[in-house]
Amino acid sequence: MISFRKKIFDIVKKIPEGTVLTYKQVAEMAGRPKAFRAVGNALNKNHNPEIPCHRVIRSDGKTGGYNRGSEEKIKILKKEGWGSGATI
DNA sequence: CGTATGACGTGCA
DNA sequence: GTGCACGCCATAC
Repeated sequence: MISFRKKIFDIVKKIPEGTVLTYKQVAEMAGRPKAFRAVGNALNKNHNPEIPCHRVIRSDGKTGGYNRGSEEKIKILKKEGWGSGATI
């Protein structure tokens, strides 16, 4: 991992279906628990369909944003099981 | 190189 | 319980 950004992509790509992590969790996995802001930045600039950024949500339980639209993000998460009682 | 921005998080009123 | 303001890091220009 050269750039912090690449690390974020790798972590998000490894997120299994039905599992949703918060920006804070991803930042912690990346080694910078205080860089949760940079995490969202990386995902925001990310336009790769290989990155399931929809599995990354806020610590408040809100979805935050999504390249394709927040509504799609919520729709996918609900489809994967998020909001079915497991929530975050 | 320096400044500005951003899909956030936490603390306090 | 809700709302406002501040602080943090990385990337882009």
